[in-house]
Amino acid sequence: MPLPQTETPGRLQAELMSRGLRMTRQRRTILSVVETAKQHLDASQILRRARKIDSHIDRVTVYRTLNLLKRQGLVDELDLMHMQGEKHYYERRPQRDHIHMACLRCGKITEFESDLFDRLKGQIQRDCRFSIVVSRLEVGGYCAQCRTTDQ
Amino acid sequence: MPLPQTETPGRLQAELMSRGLRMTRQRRTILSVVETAKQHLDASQILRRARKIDSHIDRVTVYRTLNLLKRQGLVDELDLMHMQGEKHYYERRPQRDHIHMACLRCGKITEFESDLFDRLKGQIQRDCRFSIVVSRLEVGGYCAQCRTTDQ
DNA sequence: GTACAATTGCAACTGACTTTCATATTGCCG
DNA sequence: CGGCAATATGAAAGTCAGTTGCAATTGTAC
Repeated sequence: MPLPQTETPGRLQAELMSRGLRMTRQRRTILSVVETAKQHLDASQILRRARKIDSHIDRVTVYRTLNLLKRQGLVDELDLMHMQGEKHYYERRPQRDHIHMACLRCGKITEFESDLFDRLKGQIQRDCRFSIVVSRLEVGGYCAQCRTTDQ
Repeated sequence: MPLPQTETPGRLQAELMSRGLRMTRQRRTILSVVETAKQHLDASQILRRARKIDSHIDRVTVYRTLNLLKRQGLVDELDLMHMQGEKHYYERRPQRDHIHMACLRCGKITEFESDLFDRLKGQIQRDCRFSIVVSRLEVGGYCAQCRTTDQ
């Protein structure tokens, strides 16, 4: 479940500022939470962590900041097959897209990069003359452990 | 009131009955709506159409029936990149999975089947030893028209 | 036909997210 | 350094999709 976090800290902040967006205390806090997350977090988890750093952050500000990051293409929104309710999860947009696999039994989320996935997206762009902005491949099923374990 | 498609029960109805599930008036109606849909419908659209056939169907019954169909693997739930709010869309599960492309400008949804997609899923099952139950590849971007048209 | 578990409808509830609007803050200008 | 317009924030209320509890009804097996 650990994410490949090969990013420099403060990168999100630098990116936002270079685009002429205002850097507030709250945004800095939320950005640092998103940036240092070792797993996929939903909005309320991000809020909780942000409040540990700065207790006066509102829920609304978290939602607004996540929307901003989404619009800027700096984070991706995931559904993770709606395993727990309808919440969304967020992760920094990686250099290379990956697939999310959600185990329907243990709930584990696994990521997988694949050359075939990259080629498939290339095919879509070419054959459908469709210019891809964002893509999401989520798979639900049973992980190696769960499909070989009883009960 | 007798229902329209009683003489030739649709595949969904036959499938549910063969699995020993009860066939109620309401389910028959909802099934026929899902079965004859020419586009992706959300729960409230399904309700509205079901009520045209049988005005006494409750919203809750639609949700419960859709959940049943999902659990039985007879319909797939789509997000279509959350183009309009957080609603979900439904479609009968096809023989062969396809990709959904959502144009971020005109909102058009296009479907695309691809051998590469099938191979990618095979790779996931093999390389990750992950047994796929359901998969969803959604792509947001710009369709051929929208990316070549001004404004 | 009867029994009885499954299904339905209603109303109230939940949870995630958004809007409104008055107040506060930021980044820029001189 | 202020001044200040544009932007962001927080609190409360609102929206929207979907769910739950429960009494009444219905489908199916006998």
